[in-house]
Amino acid sequence: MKPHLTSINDIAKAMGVSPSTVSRALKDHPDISEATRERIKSFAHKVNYRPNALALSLKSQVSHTIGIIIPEIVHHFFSSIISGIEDIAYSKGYRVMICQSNEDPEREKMNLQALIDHRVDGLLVCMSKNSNDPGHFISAFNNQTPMVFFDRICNEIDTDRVITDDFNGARQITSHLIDCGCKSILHLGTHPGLNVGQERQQGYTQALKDHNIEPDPGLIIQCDTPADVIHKKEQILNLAGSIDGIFAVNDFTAIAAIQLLQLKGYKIPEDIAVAGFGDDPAAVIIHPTLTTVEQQGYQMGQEAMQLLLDRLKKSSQDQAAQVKLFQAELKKRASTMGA
Amino acid sequence: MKPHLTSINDIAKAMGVSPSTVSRALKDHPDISEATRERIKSFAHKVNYRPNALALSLKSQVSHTIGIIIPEIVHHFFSSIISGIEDIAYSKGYRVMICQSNEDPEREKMNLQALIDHRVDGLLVCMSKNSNDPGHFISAFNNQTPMVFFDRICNEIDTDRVITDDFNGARQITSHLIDCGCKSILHLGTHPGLNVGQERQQGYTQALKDHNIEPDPGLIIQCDTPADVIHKKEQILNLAGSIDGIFAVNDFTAIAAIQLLQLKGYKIPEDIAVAGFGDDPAAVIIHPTLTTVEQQGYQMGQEAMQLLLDRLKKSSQDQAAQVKLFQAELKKRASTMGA
DNA sequence: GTGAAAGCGCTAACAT
DNA sequence: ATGTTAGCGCTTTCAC
Repeated sequence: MKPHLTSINDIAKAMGVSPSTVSRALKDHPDISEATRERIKSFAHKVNYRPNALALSLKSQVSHTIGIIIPEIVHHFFSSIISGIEDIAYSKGYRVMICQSNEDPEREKMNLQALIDHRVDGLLVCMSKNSNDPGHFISAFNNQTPMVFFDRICNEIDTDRVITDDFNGARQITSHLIDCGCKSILHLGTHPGLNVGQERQQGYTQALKDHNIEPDPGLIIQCDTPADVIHKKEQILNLAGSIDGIFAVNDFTAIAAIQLLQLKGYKIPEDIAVAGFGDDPAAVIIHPTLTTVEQQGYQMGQEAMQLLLDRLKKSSQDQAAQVKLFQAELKKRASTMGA
Repeated sequence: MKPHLTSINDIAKAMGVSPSTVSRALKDHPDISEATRERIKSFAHKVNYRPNALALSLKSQVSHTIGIIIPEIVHHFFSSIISGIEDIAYSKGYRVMICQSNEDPEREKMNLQALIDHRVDGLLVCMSKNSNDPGHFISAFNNQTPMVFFDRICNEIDTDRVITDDFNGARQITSHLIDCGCKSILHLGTHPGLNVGQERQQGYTQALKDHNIEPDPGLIIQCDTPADVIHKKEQILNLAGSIDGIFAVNDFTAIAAIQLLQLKGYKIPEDIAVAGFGDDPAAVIIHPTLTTVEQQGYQMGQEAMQLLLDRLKKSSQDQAAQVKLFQAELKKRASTMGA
C-alpha cells in the first residue's frame, strides 16, 4: 500500500524521453535544450516529483546523514547539544539519526552498528558512562568512519573533540567557594571512569592546593545523581556538621544536596555553601539560586557538527585532530554568597 | 576516501560463488548446502560484512526509518516523548530521524519534505505553534504517508492521535484551586491557535462554571512563557492585588509567575495560590513546590510509536484513526496548599 | 541534444 | 544446490 512516489523513470515514460534526459533536465545540464528542460521541469513540478534520497545515497556513496550517539536525550545539556547539532546539520542539508545508549555499552555498540549499516557519513559521539571497552569505536575509526567526540570523549581515539574545560571550571568554582570563606569543601563526584568527572575532581583538588588547603580524601564521595544523594544521605549528613562547602559534579546533584540539607535545618549558604556544574535551568529556580558554571551545550553541538563537516570535506583521516575547548563561565549566585 | 565496506559482491568474488548464493547463505535460505553456508558465513563474519541498509531500503521500498517533527528538542516534555519513541523504535529495529521546526512553519514544511525525500516509512508529528496552514501535512497524508500526531494535533487530518486530556487536566487543577479557597483565578494561557491551550482554557472555564463562578474574560491573559511573564509583568501585577489564584498553561510560566510575585512580596500560596501544567522536573525544585498535573511524555512517545508501527503493518489508510487520551494526574503540592 | 548501458548493493523470480 | 537476470531510482560515461 505504499504510495509509489513518481520516479524519474515514470516521468521519462510519460514524456516519451529517456531517464537520462529527465535527470539532466532537472539539474539544468547545459546539453539539454531550453524547450525540453522547461517541459520536463514543469511536468515534474506538476506531479510533485521528489528525488529519492536513498537511491541518490546508494549511487553517490554519500548519505548526507550523520549519526549521533548520546547517553540520554532527556537531559538539558544533552538535548541542547543535539539542538545545536541539528540546527547546523539542517542548514547544510544533512539529516541526523539519533540513538540513545541509555548508558548501556551494549546498546551503544548496537547503535553504532546500526548507524554504520545505514551508511551515515559520520558520527557524533558522547560515550556512555560505563563504556569500559571502546573497541567498537576504535574499529569503526580505523575503518575510516569520520568521528567527532563531544563531552565524554574516547581517549584511545585520535580524532576531533569538543569538550568543556572541566578542570578549569571546577578549579574556578572551587576557588570561588574558598573565596567565600569555605575551608572544608565536600566534593560530590562521579565515576572514576568518566573523563569529565575526573577533570572536575582534579580541578577541585588543584584549587585547594592553590589555596594551601590539604585535600582530604574523606571529602570526596562518588555521588552524581539525585538518587545517589538519597542513597548516601547518611554519609552526607554525617559530614554536614564539619563542612562549610559542597562542590557537586553537576547541578541536579547539587540541588538534591541543597534540598536534603535544608530539610535537616541547614542554612544555605550560611551553614554550607553549595555549588554545581552545568548551569541547568533549574539552577535559577532552586532557592537559593545555585552558583555553578555555564556549559554551552548548544554551541558545543554546533561546533561538533561543524568539525564533522570539515572532516567530511577533506580526505578524512589525514588531518590533525582538533580540540575545541569551551571555557565554563562562572555564575555566582545565592547558594554561595549572602544576599 | 570513503572506506568501501565489503559488499555481497566482494564476498562472492572472493569465494568464487554468485552474489545470490552469498545473499541466500547469509539469511539461512534452506536451498544452500550446510557447507557453503558455513563457509560463507564465517568469511562474512571475518571481513566484518554488514548489509547496506540503503540498498536494502531501495530494493524493498521500506526504509525502517521513521521521521519525527517536533517544535524543539530542548524541552523536558518533548525530549521525554522522543525518548519514548526512540526506545520502542530501537527495540523494533527502526531508526529515527528527528527534525525540529523551532516553531517555524516554513522550516516544518522543509523538514517534512526532507523526511519524505528520505523515504521514511512513517511520520510522528507535533505541530508547530504558528502552523496556520497544514496544507503540506494534508497532502502528505493524502499521498498515503502513515502519520501519527502527538500533543499538538492537526484537526484537519483524520489519523491516529496521542494526546493529553488537557481539558480534564485543566478542569481538575482549577477545581483544586477552588477547593483550596480561590475565588478569583487568573489564567495565563496560550495562543488561540493551539489545541492544547484551548482545551486547557476550556477546562479552566468549565471548572469555574462547575462551581458557579462566572468566568471573567479579564482574568485570561495570553502569556505562555517566562519571557511573556516578564513582558506582561505590569498587567499581571496590576491584577495580583485582586486575585487569589493563578492557573498557568505550563510549569515554566507558573514558575516565572511565582518568582515575579515573590519578588513583589506576595506569599505563595497564602496570598495567591499557583498551579501549572506538565509536571516539569522544576516543579519540585521551586519553593514552594508547584502543584501541577503530570503529563506522561515518555509513555506518550511509546504509544505514538506503537500506533505508527500498527499502522505500518496494516494497509495504511484503511483503518480507523485511533485516539489515545492520556489522563493528566493531579499533583497537589505546596504552591496551592498550606504546609 | 538525446539515448543506451552500466553500476551503486541487494534480492527474488526464474533458470539449470 | 547454485547461477543468471532484472530491477529498486538515479547518474554518468560513452555513443550517435
